[in-house]
Amino acid sequence: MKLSKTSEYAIRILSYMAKENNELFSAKQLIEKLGVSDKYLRKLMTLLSKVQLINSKQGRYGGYCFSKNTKDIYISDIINAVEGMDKYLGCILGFDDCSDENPCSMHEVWVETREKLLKTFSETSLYEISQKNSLKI
Amino acid sequence: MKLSKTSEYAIRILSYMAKENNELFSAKQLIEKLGVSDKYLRKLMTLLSKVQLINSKQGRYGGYCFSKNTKDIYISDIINAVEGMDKYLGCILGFDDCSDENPCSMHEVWVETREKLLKTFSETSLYEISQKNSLKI
DNA sequence: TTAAAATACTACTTAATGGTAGTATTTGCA
DNA sequence: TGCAAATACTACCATTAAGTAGTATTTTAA
Repeated sequence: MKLSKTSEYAIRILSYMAKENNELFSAKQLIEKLGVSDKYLRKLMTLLSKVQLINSKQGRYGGYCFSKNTKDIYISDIINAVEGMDKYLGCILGFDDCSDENPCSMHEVWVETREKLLKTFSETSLYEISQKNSLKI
Repeated sequence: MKLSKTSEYAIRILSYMAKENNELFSAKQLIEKLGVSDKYLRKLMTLLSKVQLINSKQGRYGGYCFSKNTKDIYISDIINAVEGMDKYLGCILGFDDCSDENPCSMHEVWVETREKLLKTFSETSLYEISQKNSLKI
């Protein structure tokens, strides 16, 4: 499994925000803490606010905050917003029409692993990982 | 999970070869059956022969054949040859120094899924998938 | 009402992957 | 020995993801 770098950053940023649990975060603050470049982080935050995972407020005393409880934001939501989750759930050999009825030669072998993958992403919430005792941000 | 397109093709080509079980395959023959472009397939086959998954023979009556029993060629070998397997086995959040002792916040959640992934790729042989009753090539 | 401090937008640059074109080399047999 | 039929090599083009730069807009408080 390899998420896009942008997905990695999105999860890192949002899990940091979940851990800190502030009312509002400025881009400046996040950039300092997370070591992401200014423009790159801002572009990403704008995307995340467009898909309503966070809210943004422009102007003086503006910033970013969660739009809902972190218990209701799953890793799959974040991946979906940034790069689309679908590609991780398709046929491992790239056949568009691969299914139980019309399987590719790896279908049977792959199905179970794919389910595990989906389960991991769609059942892990930001809140859950924010509770972990990790030194990394 | 999303393999590179080149890995997808490599597995498709090699599993076709394993299924047919000929002595020798020409590029022309594979191109026709698999609908891959001429140059792209040839480049890929040259790579696969460089890493000794297959042997190639130039000149008249040349072509490609397996260099060993398909029971001894695993999906992970193919992925490794084409794009490297390592990236699929690192930290899901991209931390280079993520480990059990120094975990990222998703480490615990991810470890089990990653193991499953590794197991699937490193224990599934070309022979195994060539025995499946798939109509796709 | 204006200046300061924040985010948003548009457009470009760079790097990696996917894909193509043309030429060179190898091999075997008439 | 030279031609036909195969793969190998080198170099380029196209597309997508990653990252950067500069300008515009929004908001608030003095």
